[in-house]
Amino acid sequence: MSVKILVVDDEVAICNMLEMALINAGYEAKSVYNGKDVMAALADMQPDLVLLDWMLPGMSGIEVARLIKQEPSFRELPIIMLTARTEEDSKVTGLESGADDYVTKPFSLRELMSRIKAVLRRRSPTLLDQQLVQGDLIMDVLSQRVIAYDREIPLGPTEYKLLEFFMRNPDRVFSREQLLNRVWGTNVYVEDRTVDVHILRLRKALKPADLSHLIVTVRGSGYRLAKA
Amino acid sequence: MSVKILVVDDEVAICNMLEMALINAGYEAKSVYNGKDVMAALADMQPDLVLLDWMLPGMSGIEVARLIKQEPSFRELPIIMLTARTEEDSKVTGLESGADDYVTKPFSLRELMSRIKAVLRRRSPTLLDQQLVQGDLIMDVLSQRVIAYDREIPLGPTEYKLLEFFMRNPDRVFSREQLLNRVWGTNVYVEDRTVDVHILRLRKALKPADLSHLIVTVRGSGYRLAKA
DNA sequence: AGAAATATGACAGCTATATGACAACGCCTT
DNA sequence: AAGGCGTTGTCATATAGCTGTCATATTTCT
Repeated sequence: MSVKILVVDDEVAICNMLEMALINAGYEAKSVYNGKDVMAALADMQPDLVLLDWMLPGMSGIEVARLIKQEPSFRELPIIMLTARTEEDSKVTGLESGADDYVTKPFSLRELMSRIKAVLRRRSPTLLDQQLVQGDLIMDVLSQRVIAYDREIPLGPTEYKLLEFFMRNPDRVFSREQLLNRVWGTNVYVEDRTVDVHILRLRKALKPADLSHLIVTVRGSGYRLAKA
Repeated sequence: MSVKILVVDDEVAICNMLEMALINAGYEAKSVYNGKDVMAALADMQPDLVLLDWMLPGMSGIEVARLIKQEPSFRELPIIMLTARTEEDSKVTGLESGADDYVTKPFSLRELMSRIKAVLRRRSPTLLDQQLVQGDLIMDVLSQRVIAYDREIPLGPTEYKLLEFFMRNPDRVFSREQLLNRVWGTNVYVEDRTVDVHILRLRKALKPADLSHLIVTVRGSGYRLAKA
């Protein structure tokens, strides 16, 4: 579960391009193509940042920004405005309406990426250079490595995601179905029992550090990560 | 034993979507696709809330709601109506027929979820609690653990469910039959005496914490949890 | 004491989970 | 394009843990 970014732009091509670039940069990305789907998407995806086009059919980017900031639970959500205008006044309006930064089209991906990083660093520093710590386990999200007692624990991609999810939700029991939804992603059809196997693999990987007991089976319910 | 929600909608896709979202939110979810299966599903699953589509093939949602409310044991069961109509009169009819709330399609998942929470909070506040406390006993529902004096008390699945039920209904006496119905679930055919055995096991588990006296035998009636 | 209800220990069957093996797949490198 | 490497999902099988029932002991009430 990495940093999630919601793209709001009516041009599908741009959305696709951005999505690809963002995913490439290690983010999780999703797009909506008009203002009225934004709130639903926010609730659904719970993004950590929004890229918001200035010009949207039906509802302007500013209106959308205001709408977002109006919702208490999203007041803190950082917004970066994308706009074709270069006029000073639009910049002012944009920032006034609650945007955290402002990128003019055409922009270089490089610039966009660094602005995203800057905004994230300013608004939610923990997301970027976050180290997840549970007891003796340290997960470095940026380098995607897991360390215990100064030794790296090699993990396959799925085991890594599984452990990350557990470390972000320690001590709570999750059913196999919940794990499939939240680690594998929705609309993935996989056997429930597959979770068992990956739990096994995760435990095996943790074994050399003698930490396999951290993954606790809750019979009849699922699994949880033992809190330190 | 988490919060259980029954979805009644003839569109399988919507049911699946809802189920997934609900499970993701930590509920237990199940769907039926027409009105005539509802009563059986109620008896089988004993849900804590019903999401009921207004338009159903054969039997309207209102009829189903009436049917549910007509059954004494389900009179208290909260119902949220899902409907495409926005007219005021349908809302009135819906609420008159016994629905507790009313969500118009298309709805955002976020809205639906918050309405579910609201209804649950209103109708069965204890269900939402994440920590149940009775005297020195603490039950953490999310991690499915029971703690007394900083020490974890290991419980088997049935003992856990049994204790959870008692902690949600403290000080009240339940007959063996009632316990079987509410802890084991209906249409489970089990000997009455089996309850005794699980009470014994629960007491044994509580013994190390010297709390086995919390489970009180009410001769001729059943058992109850001693209030702190 | 005698009857009725409950407590307790043992156990056989069953269910859920753990584990090892494997074939398919995707991704490099060649 | 082919071959190698690591990863993934599924299955079959092994294990472990739980469940319900019974027989018997103990308690409680009349």
